[in-house]
Formats: sequence, C-alpha cells, structure tokens
Amino acid sequence: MKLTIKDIARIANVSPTTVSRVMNGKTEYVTQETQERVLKVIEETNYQPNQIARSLVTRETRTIGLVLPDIRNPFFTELSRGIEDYANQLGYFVILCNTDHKSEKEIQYISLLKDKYIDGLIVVSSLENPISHIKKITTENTPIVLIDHKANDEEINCVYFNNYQGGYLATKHLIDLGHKNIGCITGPLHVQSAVERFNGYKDALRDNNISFKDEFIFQGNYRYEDGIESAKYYKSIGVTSIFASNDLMALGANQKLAELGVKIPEDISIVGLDNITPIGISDSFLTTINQPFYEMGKTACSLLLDQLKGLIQTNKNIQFDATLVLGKSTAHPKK
Amino acid sequence: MKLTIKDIARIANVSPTTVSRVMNGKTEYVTQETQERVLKVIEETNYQPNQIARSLVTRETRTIGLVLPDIRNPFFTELSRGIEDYANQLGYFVILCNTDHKSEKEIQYISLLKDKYIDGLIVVSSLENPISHIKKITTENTPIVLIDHKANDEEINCVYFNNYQGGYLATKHLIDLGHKNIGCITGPLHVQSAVERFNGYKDALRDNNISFKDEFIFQGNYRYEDGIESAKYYKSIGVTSIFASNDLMALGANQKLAELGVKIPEDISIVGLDNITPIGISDSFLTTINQPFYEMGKTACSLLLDQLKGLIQTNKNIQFDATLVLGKSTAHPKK
DNA sequence: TATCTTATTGAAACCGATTTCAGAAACCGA
DNA sequence: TCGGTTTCTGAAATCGGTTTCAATAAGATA
Repeated sequence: MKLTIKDIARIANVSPTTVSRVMNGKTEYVTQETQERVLKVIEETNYQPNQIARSLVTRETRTIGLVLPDIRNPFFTELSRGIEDYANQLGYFVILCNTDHKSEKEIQYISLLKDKYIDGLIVVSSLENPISHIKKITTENTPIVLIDHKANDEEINCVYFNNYQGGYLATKHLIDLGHKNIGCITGPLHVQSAVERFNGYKDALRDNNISFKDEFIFQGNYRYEDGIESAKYYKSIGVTSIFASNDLMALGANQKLAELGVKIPEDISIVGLDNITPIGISDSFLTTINQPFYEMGKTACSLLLDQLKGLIQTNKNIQFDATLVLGKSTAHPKK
Repeated sequence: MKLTIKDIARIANVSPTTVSRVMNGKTEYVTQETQERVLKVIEETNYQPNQIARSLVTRETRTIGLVLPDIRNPFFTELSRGIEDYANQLGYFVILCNTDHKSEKEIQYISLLKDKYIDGLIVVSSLENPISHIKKITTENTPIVLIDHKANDEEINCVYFNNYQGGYLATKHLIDLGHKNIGCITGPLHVQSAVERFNGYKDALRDNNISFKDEFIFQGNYRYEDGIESAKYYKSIGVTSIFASNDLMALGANQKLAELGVKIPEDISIVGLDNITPIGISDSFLTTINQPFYEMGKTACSLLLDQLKGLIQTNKNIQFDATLVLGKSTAHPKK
C-alpha cells in the first residue's frame, strides 16, 4: 500500500501540514527537532509524495510539451536532445509529439497538451500562421517558444537560424575559391527558409559583381532526389560549383555527379547547408554551413523555463548564426 | 477564468455528478434530455475537464515513459516513432528520457517517472541486470516492456531482435554467393547482441563446412572508426568478403577500402546489419540485414497498452526476425 | 391500493497534496 | 505581573474531478 502524507504525519506524530512544510523546505518556522524527526520517517519509509496531488494545487506539472514535424529528421533529433538535456537538468520532463507536418495533428496535439496542464510548450510549427493559431488554443499565460520562426515585436518567443547568412556564406566561400559559374539548387520557394537562403545566394553574387543567371538555378524541394535530378542538368550546362540549399540535395547531387563521371571537387565543387552529419560518421566529406540545432534547442528550453519562473517577462527573438564547415567537396576551379 | 465542472453543472442546472456521468459516457441512467442539455453547455462553453484532477482519482495519466540511451541513434529514433504513433492513436502521451548509456541516469529517470504516476514504462536498458533493478524501483503493478532484452519465463515483457539469425543470414548470403574467405568485424563481445551475431556467423560457416579462422576476426566496438581501422587489416590478409556486425562498421570499412583502391563489391563484398538508412536517402548501397525498429516499437507499445487495459495478464517475450536487404555492396567473388 | 422494482438525480466523501488562518506556547519589555 | 510579539503547530479549506450511496419519482406487480 502506497504511503500518503497522512501516514507520515501519523508516524512522525505531527500534522500533514508540518510534513508538507518540511518537504518543501519551508522550515523557517519548524524546529530543528521536529524537522529531523519528519525527515527520518520519510527516509525510513522511503516516502515519495504523489506528484499529481501536488500538481492539482500548485498548478505546475514540471512537464513541457515538444511539438515537431518528425523526430526522424536529424534537425529535430538534435534539437530535441538540446531541449531534453536542459529540461532534465532543471527537473522537467518532455512530452514528445510528432505532427508529420499535418496541421490537424499539430492543433490536436497542442489542444490535448493544454488540458494536461503542461507548464510550457515548444513548437516547430507546420501551420500557415502559427502565432495566431497557437495563441487561440493555449491558455493566456502558458509560456511558448516557437522554433524556426520569426515574430514581429514581442508577440511570442522565437528561436531561429539566420538562413540568409547561411546562403550568403556558402556562396561567398565558392566565390572566394575563385568560382564564377555557381549553380544554386533552391528549396521549395513557398517556404520562408528557402527564400532566405536563396536571397543570401543572390546577394553574395551581387556584392561580388557576379551577374545572376537564371539558367544556373534549379528549383528543388529539400529532398535527396532533387539533388540527383539536378546533376544531369548541371553537368550539361557546365557550372564549376553548386550551392545546394540543404545537405540532402547536396549529397544527392554529389552522388549522381560522381556516377556521371564528374570529379568532386576537381570538376565541380559542392556546398550544402545544415550540417547533418550522419551519426557516428566523423570524417565529413561535405563542405557545408552549420546550423546549431542542439544549441537552438537548449536556448529555446532555457527561454521557456526562465519565463516559467518569472525570470523574464518580455518575449524574445533569438537568431543563430551560420558558420562555414570545411569539407572535401570544395576546391579552386580548374583553370 | 477557467471553467470547472461545478460551473457547467450550475449553468446546465444539474449536479456535478451528472456532468461527470455525461462526459464519461456513463449515460445508462441519464435521460436523453439532460444529457443533451449538458452536452450543449459543454459545447457552448468549450469546457475541457482538468486532467490532473481526473488523474488524482482515476489513477491514470494516459502517459507512458520511454527510457532509452540516445534518441540520436537511428535505431531509437525509429523505435520511438513506432511507439509514439501507436500511443497517440490510443490517446496516450510519451515522455522521452535519454540516459546516454549511464546507469545512474537510467535509474534516476525511472524513479522520477514512478513518482509522476505514469501508466506504463518502455525501457531500452543500459543496466547490467535490468529486470531486478527496474522491478526494484517501480511499483508492483506498473506495466513494463523491455526492448532489446530477453527474459526467462514470464518475468517481464520483452521485445527483441533475433541477432543470431541476423548474423547467420548475413554470412549465409556471402556463402551463397560463393565466398569462402569471409571476414567478420564483431561488436563489443561483452554485449549480448554482439555475441549472438558472432555466433550466427560461426554457425553459418560450420553448417556449410567452411572452417572458422581466427585471423578473419576483427573485434570492433560498433563504431564507424572500427570499420575504418579494420580495412587495412582485411586488405592485407586478402579476404573476399566481410560481414560487419553493424552498418556503421560496414560503412567505415567500405569507405576506407575504397580509399585504399579496393573495389566494392568486385574485390571485396561487404554485408552490414541493422539497416539504418540515412533519412531521405533512398537508394541503398549497402547489402544488410533489416532490423524492424518501427515495428518493434509499435509492438512494445501495444503490449504495454494491452496489459494496461487488462487485456492480457501474462508477460510475453516477442522476437523479431531478421531479413536480408540486397544492396550493391555484395557480389560473387572473382575467380 | 399497497408494495416492490427500476430509472434518474444529487449530496457528500474521496483522491493526496498545499495553504490559510487561528491557537498555543515561549519570550520580552515595562 | 501583564499585554504584546514572535515562534511553532495543526485543523480545515482547497484544488477539480469521480464515485458511493441515498433519495425521489415513476412504473410494475399483486
């Protein structure tokens, strides 16, 4: 039979009130002696208070919800570890919810989480207009952090990556190596991140007096297959280098170009963006732009918990920088 | 201000008891008319009952705990999706806990989860003797499923992969292709799964009258680097094929052998084991043995929830079969 | 018509903690 | 010695549901 606070009170010959006080460290008005007596009983009986009963009155569950498209995506896996590690350190649990990019699933999950009285919510949203939707279904005072989204003003907490800078740096690297004919495999251009990466590419060209050429652009969809598909095209038009808007497409292009007899990086240099290193594989072949997923998760979680504890009041927008990671897939163009 | 069951009762002009009955479908003794009245009020006020208060009396949280070494490991990522999908379908939440293979972290997590009154627990344990440890810290009647572990009798629920069969099939495939000099990169031999895979290798040789040679064995640690390291050795002793006890080592060996000028599969065939396909990359190069992680997770979760609902009483041990996945890394040996 | 079921509803207890508030004891200054 | 603080403790209310049990009304039976 599970012990309750009343049992402990009876055994220690005090009231439940006192037991509660001792457990919660509100001992300023409890004598050293009774305190020790209670602690001894707790120790001996190995008593653990019922967290649900606690939650009912304290209104905190020490649990946060994490809603994201698919944990199998390496970005989100890494992100989730950043979040979980930080949360665990401060005694919080994380409930994981995969939405598979489906709006209904996302809304349903968030709504269910609300009923569960989680203390906070971290969301990588797939909704058209996440802020208004999410605010509609959550309680006024639940802290929320949106990842991979940028808000105006201080509407909501946001943590996101500087995609523009990523595209810019990748392209600049190729330019610095001496490339002038630089292809660009874009992401789906109805998605904000893809547009920004593309803008980074364009601006890097402009800033270095290289004219933008439409035929150098191949529109992809962030999939490996898009990279594969682009290969034949790029081989035929003869670029000396390619900036792929994500690593998956970069790897696809690399794979197919190699099969077509194109030497990487001698004939064509390739830069990716994301830095998704397959687990355990240390030697990185691909030159790419690092996106600090783990750090972003950690920051999102710390933002959330700070707000939870009232340490900060206003919402923040935090942007993460892109950095170049040198691999073996880029080199000077051949003369 | 959040509505409570009393508010609804007042508005609908009934007692909280009746509201509760209607919400829980215990309507056999509620007239159609009052039922509709209550439902209408719930609908109009958008009332959502407080799940914590419910849990306090029903003793169920509709939440299960998932404890595993590291979600970044593709096995566990896939496993977690199998679990989460199934749990979500039945209205359960999943709390994710990474132990980083540390015993203290695992024990601490399980103990904390117990206090939280989760309904069930799924564990991929890193403990020496998981069953006795886990049973010590959990309540008598919490359903538990162990993954990647095999129990005697019906001590506890287990879901695991037939590692022996995996090693056997991989080796048999090479033998069927005509190979006789078959190297084997083992896993860490203090780990059960590694021993079983190795035994599968040995028995496949024996059953086909190929003598076991000690010099064909390279002991690894399931890491990419171990594969890299083994390459020089295998090139020097001249095997025609290699069975690597996991995909990571297979990929490492492949990488390094290719660098050393060895043609795969013409000069040396390689078989892995695990079938960890990098996300989004469809064309599989490596011939390997599939381990059905997603299915295993799903089954573990269904086992847990069935037990939770009292649908099954006895504990079960469920074994999953290995299957061969043909890639481009194996071929007949050269004459 | 009197009695016995059966259908319908609600008052009150309960789950197991925290928190408010009041009372008792000890201490203190005049 | 006496009123006023301060220290220590516990009774009871509370959080928001579910469940038990009793009460009432309606219908059935004899």
